[in-house]
Amino acid sequence: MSNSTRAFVGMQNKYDRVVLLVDMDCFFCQVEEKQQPEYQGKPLAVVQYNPWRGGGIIAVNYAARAKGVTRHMRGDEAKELCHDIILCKVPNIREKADTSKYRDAGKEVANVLQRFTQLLERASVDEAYLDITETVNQRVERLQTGSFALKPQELVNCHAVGYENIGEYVNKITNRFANPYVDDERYVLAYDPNDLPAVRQSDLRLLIGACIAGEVRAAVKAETGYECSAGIAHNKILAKLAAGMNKPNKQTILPLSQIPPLFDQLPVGKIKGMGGKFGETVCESLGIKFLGQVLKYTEQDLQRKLDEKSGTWLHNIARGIDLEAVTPRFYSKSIGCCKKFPGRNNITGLKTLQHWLGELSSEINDRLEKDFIENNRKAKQMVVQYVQDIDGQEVASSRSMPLNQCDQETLAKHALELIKTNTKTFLRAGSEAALNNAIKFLGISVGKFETASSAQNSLQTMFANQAAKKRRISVEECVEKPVVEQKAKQTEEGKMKSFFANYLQANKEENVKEKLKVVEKSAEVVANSEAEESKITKLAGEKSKLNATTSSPKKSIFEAYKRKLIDASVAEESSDDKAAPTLTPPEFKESFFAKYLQQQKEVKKDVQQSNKTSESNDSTEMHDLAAELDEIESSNNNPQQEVEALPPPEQPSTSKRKFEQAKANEAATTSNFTSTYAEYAQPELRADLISFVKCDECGAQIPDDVKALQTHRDHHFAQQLNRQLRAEQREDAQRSRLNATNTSAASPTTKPVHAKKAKKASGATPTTTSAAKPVNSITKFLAPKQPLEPPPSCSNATMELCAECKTYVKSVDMPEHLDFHMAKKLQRELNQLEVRTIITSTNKKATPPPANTKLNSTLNSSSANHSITKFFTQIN
DNA sequence: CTTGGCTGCTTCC
DNA sequence: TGGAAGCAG
Repeated sequence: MSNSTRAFVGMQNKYDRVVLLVDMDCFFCQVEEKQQPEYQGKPLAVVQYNPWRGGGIIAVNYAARAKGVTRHMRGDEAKELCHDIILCKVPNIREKADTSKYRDAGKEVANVLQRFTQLLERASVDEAYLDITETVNQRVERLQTGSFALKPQELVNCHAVGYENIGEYVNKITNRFANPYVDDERYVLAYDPNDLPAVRQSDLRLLIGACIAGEVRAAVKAETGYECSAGIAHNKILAKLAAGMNKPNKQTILPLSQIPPLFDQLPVGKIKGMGGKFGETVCESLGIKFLGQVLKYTEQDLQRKLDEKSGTWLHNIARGIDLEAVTPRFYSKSIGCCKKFPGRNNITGLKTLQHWLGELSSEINDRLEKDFIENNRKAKQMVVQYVQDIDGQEVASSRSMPLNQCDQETLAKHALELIKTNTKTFLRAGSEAALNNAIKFLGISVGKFETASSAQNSLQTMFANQAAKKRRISVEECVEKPVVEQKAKQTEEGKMKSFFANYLQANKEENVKEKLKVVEKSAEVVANSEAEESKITKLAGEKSKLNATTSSPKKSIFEAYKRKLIDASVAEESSDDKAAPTLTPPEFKESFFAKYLQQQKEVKKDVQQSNKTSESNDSTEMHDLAAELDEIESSNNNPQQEVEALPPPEQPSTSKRKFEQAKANEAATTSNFTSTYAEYAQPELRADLISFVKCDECGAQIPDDVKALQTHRDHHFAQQLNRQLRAEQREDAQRSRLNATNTSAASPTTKPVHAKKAKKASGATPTTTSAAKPVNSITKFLAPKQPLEPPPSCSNATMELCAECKTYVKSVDMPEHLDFHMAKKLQRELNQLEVRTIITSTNKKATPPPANTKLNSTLNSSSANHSITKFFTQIN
């Protein structure tokens, strides 16, 4: 599972995939800003502790970059360029830099990302690849059935390489709907005929990918507070390249057609993997500077000048082809840490060596414990790396050994053994303590992970380990003790919080679905059944409730109902209700939220009454749940959007709240820098991205993946612990849980009886419900085909009659043709609705937040406005 | 003590 | 497979 090497997709899929690279903007700085809200908006850099010249800068935020501060500078240099820069020192634990804060934050982000795809590959602490091909496929299909529509607000802060703005790009796609063959001549010249279907779909698929990217980034922002940039393309290399082209807080599509012109001017070193020695070799041996120049060489040329593998790789890369698969990987393959001991810091004594091995081992051990909790795996190998000074020469070595125990003492002991046995003369002659060869560098890493026996419950282990950790640390550094404890606590707290956030969210969705059933039953609107899903989807955005008032691309009874619910609470909300949560008066939010909960309860009653046939069990559960939810709600866990606008209230002062307050404060104060800093509107979260299973224990909707289920089980287990179950009972529960897990991986409970039920429940999720309904809607949408004579001019291709426009279309192009009609249909509906979209918000009366200025200027610049409006909202 | 440093990975051979 | 090198941030 973890030792999967590089995987590739077939050449035939080179344009089929949609790959996202999400890259956190100056991540370490953001982490510091979140932790110290008063820093927000101010120039800031993170320095690695180092007394010399103010420390080495490892991250610079954009306010500081504007002043010319860069990485590789010393703190003092940064101060010269930017006198008011804030320099955050990365915390020092065990006399070395401790980056766990950033790792935790990175994981927090990755947890959000993971909801969007199974194919998530974490590339580093702050970067991840997402293969979203499947979701894009689904949406393309749904676009055709009308259960999905592109939303302009999802393209905020979105760029497309080679286009002035995203509107132009959309415009191009729109035009192609009308004339599918407009680009064919160029295509035929530039692409293999076999690739044409994929090439024709490319832009639309990337655009949909961009929408998903927008959702992903919005989710990350909403749930973690962090901003990121993203690249959208057909493969990893291109996605990575694209992501770097517009930053921060922006996303960039790299369209197929723009690759050649881009590469013509693109320095070879900009491609991932070519920034170093290899890239230089390429440039030198080919005598080139730009990637596009590689095209002059045949694959054989390249293989000759480089090597077989690199030659082929480069040959493809120069054509924008990268077949490397997004390999699911959440955790790194190895865990390690190291430290340099330059000059006089050389380790010359045995005791010193032991000390540092102990420190490194301690860090490894801590991280292994955490890793074990989260990933249930154990390292089976240890590697110790070291650089010795041998006769004035630096000699690097690394030695490894199998590992059974990973406690600090074992690690340190084995590391020392390894060094000892691999050094000719370890101790200086006649000495018990002096090393013969001074050590200039030490590193320990562990890897070769194997899944631990699942009999060991993660939570239980965690408690045990945390107790052990406290003991250890109190021995070592009394000063550090409270810090570490607090850190651990925060992590757990954060875990729970995010869990509750999901839990809440999921249940709202559940309620919304119930609500939907009631509404639809009474309304008896058959025509709307097809769109049930998208409605659910939209409602999933209840968490970001305000967005719901922003735009609703489809009109329906349900939509109207939802609107009524909202309007009831938003009497005072005027027409300038764009996606700017910070503008909304707090009192509205509070009252709204209260009402919302109230509504939920009422709907639940409705459900109970109308669903006499259904098991009362569920509704009872729901009822209990509601009470629980109320409790959770009242004790602070408001979704962020609602809290954001609150003025500093008298609330429990958790770290999260602090952060949110700070966000609110930030909104009030606009510095020079932030005024030019583009915010993005928050698209609604779309539940159709995730399939859920229902937890029989609590009724919650759990994302249908192993990790989420485990987390959820842990939650229940934790509750049991809180009720002070005895240790034996714990073990029993564990065993039965294990059994349940083995019999049905999807079953979230310990009750084997319910395993099937759970599966059924998952089958009832939106994703599957849609399977049946769209069929109806399609057949409805397409009137019976009439066997008319195809026009003679096209007699050599298989033609079909389009029921909508009564014209003949090539069979192969029918899907796209239907897209066209669907787009038109949506436009009509939208117009009836007179949606208040972001675009229409130009006629702003109230002062818009600086955040949206950029958006408006982008989307409204004449051509953009025109095209997007055309595509999404114009009357046909 | 350094000052184009340091660290943490992955991949190559 | 171990160990070294390379890459990236």
